[in-house]
Order: sequence, then structure tokens, then C-alpha cells
Amino acid sequence: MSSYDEMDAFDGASLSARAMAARPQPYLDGLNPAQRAAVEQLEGPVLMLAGAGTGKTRALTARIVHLLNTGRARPNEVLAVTFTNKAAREMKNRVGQMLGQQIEGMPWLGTFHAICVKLLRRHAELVGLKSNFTILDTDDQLRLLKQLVAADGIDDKRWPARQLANIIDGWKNRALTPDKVPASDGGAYNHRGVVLYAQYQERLKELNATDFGDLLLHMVTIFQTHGDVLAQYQRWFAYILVDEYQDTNVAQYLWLRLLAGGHKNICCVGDDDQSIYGWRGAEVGNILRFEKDFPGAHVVRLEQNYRSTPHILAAASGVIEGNQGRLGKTLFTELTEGEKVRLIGHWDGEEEARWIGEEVEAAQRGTRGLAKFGLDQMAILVRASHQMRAFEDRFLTIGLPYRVIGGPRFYERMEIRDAMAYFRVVVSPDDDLAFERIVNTPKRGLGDKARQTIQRTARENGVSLVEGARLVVDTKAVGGKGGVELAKLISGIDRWGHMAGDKDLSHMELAEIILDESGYTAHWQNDKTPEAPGRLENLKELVKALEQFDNLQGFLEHVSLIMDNESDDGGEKVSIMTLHAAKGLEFPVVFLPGWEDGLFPSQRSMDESGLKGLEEERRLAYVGITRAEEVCTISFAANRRVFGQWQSSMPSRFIDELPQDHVEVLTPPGLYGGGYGAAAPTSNLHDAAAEANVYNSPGWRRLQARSQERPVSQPRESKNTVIDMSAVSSFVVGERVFHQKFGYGAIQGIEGDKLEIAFEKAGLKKVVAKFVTGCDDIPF
DNA sequence: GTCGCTTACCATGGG
DNA sequence: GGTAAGCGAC
Repeated sequence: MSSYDEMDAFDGASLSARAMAARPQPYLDGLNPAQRAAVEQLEGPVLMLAGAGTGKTRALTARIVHLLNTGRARPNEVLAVTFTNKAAREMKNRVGQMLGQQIEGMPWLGTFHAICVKLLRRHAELVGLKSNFTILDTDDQLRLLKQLVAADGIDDKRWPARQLANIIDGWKNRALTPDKVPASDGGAYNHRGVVLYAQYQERLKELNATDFGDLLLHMVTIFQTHGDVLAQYQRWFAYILVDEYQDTNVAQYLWLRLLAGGHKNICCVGDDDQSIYGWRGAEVGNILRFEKDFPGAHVVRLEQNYRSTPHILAAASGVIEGNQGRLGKTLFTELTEGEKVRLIGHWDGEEEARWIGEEVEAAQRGTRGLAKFGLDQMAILVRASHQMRAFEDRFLTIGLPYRVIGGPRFYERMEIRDAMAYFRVVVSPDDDLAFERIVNTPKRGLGDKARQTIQRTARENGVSLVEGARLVVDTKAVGGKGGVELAKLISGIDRWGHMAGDKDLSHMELAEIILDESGYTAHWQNDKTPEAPGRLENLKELVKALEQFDNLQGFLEHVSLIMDNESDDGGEKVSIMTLHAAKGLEFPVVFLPGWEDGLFPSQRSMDESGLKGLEEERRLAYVGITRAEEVCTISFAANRRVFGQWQSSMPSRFIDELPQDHVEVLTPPGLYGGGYGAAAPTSNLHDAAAEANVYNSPGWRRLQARSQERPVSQPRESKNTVIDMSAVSSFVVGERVFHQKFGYGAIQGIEGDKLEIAFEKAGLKKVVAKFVTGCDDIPF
């Protein structure tokens, strides 16, 4: 069955399918031969090895459209899996565009998790759950584990619950239920790991809840133990497509193999060089083994890169060549023009942020030798999210609009989780975790003692916490203010529960009533911290988001998986995100800051996974560089604040791996023109040591050697600052003002359009006037 | 019990 | 720098 005979398949197809097959296929135009092969090979297993920027998404969507257009499959018979919501959304849009219409009917295009939720809600009873189970996020998961660890009498100083959570996640990623954990893992978590894992799963069942890992694990279990269910979906999902196959873990792999087991019409797309999720259980082995798993598989290589200039491509290829055991692809491009990858070292992280800020502004104006680019065309890609703060601070100060992609998700915010916990208690009063969360939020005078009483009562009577609390109220086991407040809360929950059944009341109105009557809204209205207004705003957003759902229940069932934080006012902004979040995206101008050993490659990754870890970091470097279309700038800083303390570091080893011919070294500002030169006197030993470290490192020496070959020391042009006087005139020295990020403060001085403000929390800062609002409350 | 202060530990990455 | 736990004062 290694070769597929098109005529056979068509003879078996219905008349309507044959009629549809005759329809025009404009989506095939403009595909290169490899892409076209990947699109047209519809039957049997296909592995599409798609290098960065080789038109993978295009081929994948064309393949879906081809399936639909030729009548091979109806939209609901195509299972298309991605890893991120963003990727799913994008694919949906592009399929719609190619088809020339928005398709309503692709219910099985989504993330592994979203699809599994959908499936699991249909078959929940097979693993002892009800179909309205809740999905715990990492936070809930940890709280639950802490309880179990405490109950087990384990010292969680020595054995943090966080560690147990990681171990359990690891097992779930490998599709191991407690009974299947191998004996070799028995020593995990002080020999209590497996026992606690079993207890945790038991507790989840009692709570009618799952964690993220369970979504897949439960479905794998169901498929493995219920042949009829599996057979049903094997028939249903006639064609399977998987994006980013190199990122699948064992559980996902099993899930796919089970589903594809019948017809084997599975097309996996991936790039072993972009496998960057080993830490959450991804197995590069899955993609390396594809041809063994699916004998007779067609392997298609997409190697023509349409994204990056030759220099950028060469730099990326040079770096990734350092890795062993690759499937091996040779990317090529027909582009010819282009700038070399730019490399620059800085004294410290703040200097780096300042320089990048200036570069972004220069690119925006098209000065400093750069072509003109819009802010939307530029991105800063960092290794770790804590690097973002330096850029946010800097950009706020100079008034450069930015957006953070993949920051804390909307539903992870405290106020959203609180509000949702209220909804959860109302919808399902036996949701103990939700009740625990809100029982004393806002403060009701119910501390540890009262909570223990409620829990004991509930346990003794074998009822949920809400019912336990009701008993506590009836028996007056908790007195004083707390008792009264608890009674109010319970009657509130009852009342809201009744309202939920009221047909005349929309669920949005109900949500507002719940938040108002519980005192939660007032809690934030009375809060004077700078974050409070934003939190109230988020609560409004939350209520608005309810509109898309039929009721609170439906909202709760979906929200934890779909709500990413994409509230954007739509203006042009430079993007800041992690390298992980950047996978699959591309930008004309890319900045890659923080290339220092320990930060990138990350020390932790190397400590935990050794060479494997280092290779994954290298792939991350490859992903970063290949995001760039035209200009790619790599930078590092000699000094950086870590946990508030200065630390010096060496340039990343990856810098030495960049092929010299494709890199241009820029002169760090201040390094040769005085300031912090290598020969400059230093004020203390610490700084001297830092310099010795940095300037004697191989990376730095090479850097210097290179920059001497090709000195690049243009004088810096003066910045043409536009002063917006209208924004300035409205402020006076001494006035109290509010800033989105820094909070409240008092104006100390005014220079042009910049205000010097002493912030109550953030200290003295210079800020562009238009980012500040006056406040009419207490003048001082 | 709560509030507010100090201390300890900490931050790779995502659904 | 930021947050959760720990502790004394009300």
C-alpha cells in the first residue's frame, strides 16, 4: 500500500463527490511541487516535514480545503489538531478564506485540549465523571495537592507540592494512570508520589473535576477500554491532520494513533528542528519514528523558505547544525537581497532595552540606515517572560505602544477566577474548590477556624462544603460577624441558584447580580490600589464575554480553554512575547535580546536535561532567528538584575555558533566612545570582576575582533522629539496623577512632554505626559 | 480574626 | 522585583 492509486479511490466515491471533484481548485495554484504533493496525497499516512517559513500552514489549509472541495469529507469529518488556540483560529480563518466563505461546520478543528473536552463531555461517565465536570487550572491543581500533601503529614518544605504537581503532570503526559506508573518511578516524591497521585485522581473524581492532563489521559483510557467508542470516532474522523507534530507527548501520540488506527488517513506536519516543548513531555521521537509507526507513509519535505533573507536563513541554519540526530532538511530561498543578522552587546539589561526602543523608533521613521517599518511589523522575542518587564518599563517611559502576547491569560487573573468561582458555586453548589475560594472573598470574617469548622461538619455529614456551611449556620457553630455573613452568603447562593432557572433573567444580568450582591464588586470599588480600576474593568469584560454563551453553565464549560487575553484596542504596536509564543509567527523586524549563557541557553534547562536540554535551547534559538523576515538583531547584556541583584554573565554560546559571514557586529553605544570601555576605570571590585568576566570571554573577544575588522561607529543622530504641548499644559508641578503601570504619584518636574513623577509605589520616573491622567481626588 | 509588616523563596516554557 | 508564608499587634 505504498503507492496510492487515485482511480481506485474515485471509483469508490459517490457521484456527488465526483461532481465536486470537478470543481475549480484555485487553492492549488501557486503551491510549489512539494506543497502540492503534500496537499494532493489525501489517502494514507503523510508526514509533512516543513522547515520554518516553508508555507506549512498554507499547505495544511489547502489540504483541508482540498478534502472538502473534492467531497472526500464533510467539514465535520475532518479532525484537525493544533497546539494553541491562536493556531486553531488562524487555520479556521484561512480555510474560510480559501473556501471563500466562513465555514461554520468544522467542529473538530481545535487544540488537543479543546477537542478532548468536547469528547470527554460526551463520555464522561466512562471515567466516573459527570458531563459538566470542571477543568482545574494549575492553581486549583496545586491547592488540591497541597491539601493532600498536608493530610499525608509530609513536610512540604522538603517536598514541595509544586514538585509533586510536576511529577504527576509528567506521568499524565506519558499516559500513565496511577496503576500504570512503572516501579522505577516508585521513589518519586519521597516514595509517596504514586499513592498521592492515586489520591489526587480520587479527589478529582469526587469533585467532578479534571486537570489539563486528564483531558487527554481520560480520552486515551476511554479509547483503550471501550472499543465501540473508539470505532465510532475512527469512522467519524475520516481524515486527521496534526499541526506541530514534533510537539506531541506520549498521551497525544497514543490518542492520535488510536484514532487513525482504522483508515490511517493521517497527515502530520512538523519540524524536528522546532521541537521546543520537551519540558512538557513532547517527544521528538514521535516525529522521528513516524515512518515506523505508519508503514508506507509518504514523507514530503518542504524546504523552500519564503520568509527570510539568505543571511537570516544561513545564520539560523548555522546554529541548528550544532544539533545531533536531526531528520535533516536544507532550507533554501530564492530571495537575494538582505541585511546580515545584526549583533550587539550592551552593558546591562536596561541599556539593551533603551537601545532596542531607539531602534524600534528609528525603524518606524526609516532612519539610522533602516528601512521603514510599522510597529506591527516588529517584535521582541525573549527567552523568559521576566525579561519583558525591562521593555515594558522602557516603552512606557518613552511612550512607545506595545502589546504583550501570551502574557497572563485573562482567566488566570485573580478577579476573574474569583468571579468564576462564584458562578461555579451557583451553577453547581457541590463545587468545593470554588466555595473555598469565595467563602471569605471579600472578607467576611471567616478565617481558618471557621473554615475548619465548615470542613469538619461537611466531612462528618458526608456532604459538600456548601451544605456543611448550611449546617454550620443552622447549628450556630460559627458565631459573631462570621456567622451572620456566612448565613447571608448561603442564602445568596440559594437565591442566585433559583434565579439561574428564571427565564426572564439573562445570565449576564444574573452574573452582575451575583457579583453585586455578594459584595465582590464593592470589594474592588473600595480598594484604593492602582490595580483596582483595571480589575473592575476586567469584571465588566467578563460579563460581556458571557454574551456569547447561552447560560453560565455553558460559559464555565468552555472558558478555561478559550479565553486568551486578546483585548486589544487595535492600534499599531510593537509585540513583545516569549520565543515559545512566537513559534508559527513571523515579523519583518525581530529583536532577540538576552543571549547570555544561563539565560539563553537557560541554566535550568541544561541542569535538568543536559545535552538534550541544550539542544532544545538551540532549537529555540533557531525558532527565534527564523521568525525574522528582513532584519534580525541579536543582543546580550554584560550585567543584569536577577532577583533584584546585579549579576554579570557571558555572551551566549549560541553567539559563537552564528556563522561569521552572515553577521554584522554593531558597536555598543558608549563602549568605544568613553563610558564603559574595557579600559575605563571602574569604581569597585565588583564591577571590575564583571568586566573581566565579560571582556575575557571567548564570545566577547570574538565580538571585538569582528567589530575591529569592520568598525561601525556612525555618530548617533539626535532624536527628533515631537513635543506635544497640549498634553503638557494641563499638568502642574505638585499635581497628583495616575499612570496605568506605575500607579499614583506626584509631579516633581516638567521637561517638554516628559513629566518627572514621584510614584508612590514605583519611585521616581520620567514618563511621557500623554500616558498620565490627573486625578481629582485628594489633592494631597 | 484581620491587618500589616518582615522574611523567605523565588522565574523557562502553555493548554 | 514580586509574592506567598510567618508573625506580632490590634
